[in-house]
Amino acid sequence: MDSVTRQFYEIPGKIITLQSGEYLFHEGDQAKYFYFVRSGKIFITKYAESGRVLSLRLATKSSIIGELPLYEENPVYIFNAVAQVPSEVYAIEFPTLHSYLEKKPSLAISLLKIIGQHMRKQHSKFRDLLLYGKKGALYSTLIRLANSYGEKFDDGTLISVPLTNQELANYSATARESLNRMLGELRRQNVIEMRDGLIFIKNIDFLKSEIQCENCGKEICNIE
Amino acid sequence: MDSVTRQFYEIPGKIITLQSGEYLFHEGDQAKYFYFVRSGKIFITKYAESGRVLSLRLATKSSIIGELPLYEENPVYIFNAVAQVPSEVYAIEFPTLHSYLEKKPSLAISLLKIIGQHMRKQHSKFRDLLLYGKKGALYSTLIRLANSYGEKFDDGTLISVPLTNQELANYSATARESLNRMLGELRRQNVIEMRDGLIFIKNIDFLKSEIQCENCGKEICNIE
DNA sequence: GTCTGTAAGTGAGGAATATCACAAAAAAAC
DNA sequence: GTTTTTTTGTGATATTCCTCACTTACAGAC
Repeated sequence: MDSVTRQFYEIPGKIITLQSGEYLFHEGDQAKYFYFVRSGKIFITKYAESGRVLSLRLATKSSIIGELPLYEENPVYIFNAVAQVPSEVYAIEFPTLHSYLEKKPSLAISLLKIIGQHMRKQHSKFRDLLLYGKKGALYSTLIRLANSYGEKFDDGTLISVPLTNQELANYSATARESLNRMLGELRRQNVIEMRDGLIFIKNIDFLKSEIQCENCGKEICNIE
Repeated sequence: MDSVTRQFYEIPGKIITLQSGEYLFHEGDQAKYFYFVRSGKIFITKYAESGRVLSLRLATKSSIIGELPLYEENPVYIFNAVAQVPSEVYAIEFPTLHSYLEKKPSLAISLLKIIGQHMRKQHSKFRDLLLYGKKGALYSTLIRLANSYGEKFDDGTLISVPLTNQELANYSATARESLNRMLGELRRQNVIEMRDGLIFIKNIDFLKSEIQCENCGKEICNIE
């Protein structure tokens, strides 16, 4: 357990268990808790009225969730958090966290670092999407997935998370059909292949060069 | 002077004066300072190799700038900061800020609040762009400009910042011609009009409804 | 005033992406 | 193993947006 993780567990809170598909919170819900993921995988998403879904993160062990409304007067979650697999989170009430942050500067600084990193992740994704279109969004997502959940092999990296085309499309705000065609093109270009329903990246450098990857490091370029 | 502003000025630093068009820093520069804007207006932008420019913020009095690399081992600015009009900033060296943050929890909490707000701004813009396309990006930018630099009149809101079509296009990662056409359409729809080269918004509710604005409040929905 | 440079506006064509409508394949349920 | 449901793949077409090429309008220099 790293020192930051320990810092959070020293704060009184409770453990919440989630089953696959179960929601931790919905957007619009009153926000009471700050969450720290103990195990599992949790989708962070946002819904459009049109029915489209925008996926933002796939949080895992040691990720923080629900931190955004921390200092709002009328805190409300702006995203949905739903377990992809059975998961456990540690829930800390906002007032409790507030008082610990006031007492322990090192905790506040840890949180500053984490939120600063989130900010950088968000910015780099913003860049990829705005400057390189839907392909940029997909390539960026694949690279991030590989950094977060990739298993290295001699000939490439296996993204060990099973995702449907629709789920992957949600990360790029792309139509499923468009995403499918882009994946097909990558397959034909010998950049990726499917292995047991998972995406295996054979040429990640291609993806990186297409979006002029700035090699910002795995602590930034991930999907957590 | 509000209490947060005072907190920053208590930290030793220096005042830097910028002329119109002068850069405070370029992306890729080694990052040494955290900046607090005293006066003026400062564009925060990012360049693509293709030559395209992505504008992210138009910072003004009391905005913080250059905070992202604060806790990195090898800190580098990831954006450009360039003065739109003559401006003054207060520059604090990272190590100095670090030591103050460690000593004063209230300062760390203030910074947490500010960065949390930046995060929310970024997310809401992300949403507007991804879910509502280029029009979403433009409408979002216009609403934010109105919230930050709008002068209220009986019949609408005047965006008091002179921006060229190109500059406005950069905020939406749009081609200048496309932006021009979108503005023309808004003019024909009687949503905006030009007054002395500035944009006057006659029907901001139209813009808000088109992007299903969540009315997140001016402290979030702004361009600072 | 004229000249000159910058910004705004616009048409035409093309690339990227979405939408609709299915068929094929795979996975899950029974 | 069969049925049912979900997921994937693909063509046709529509829409959005970009690029190129150019004209017009405006502002500052001389």
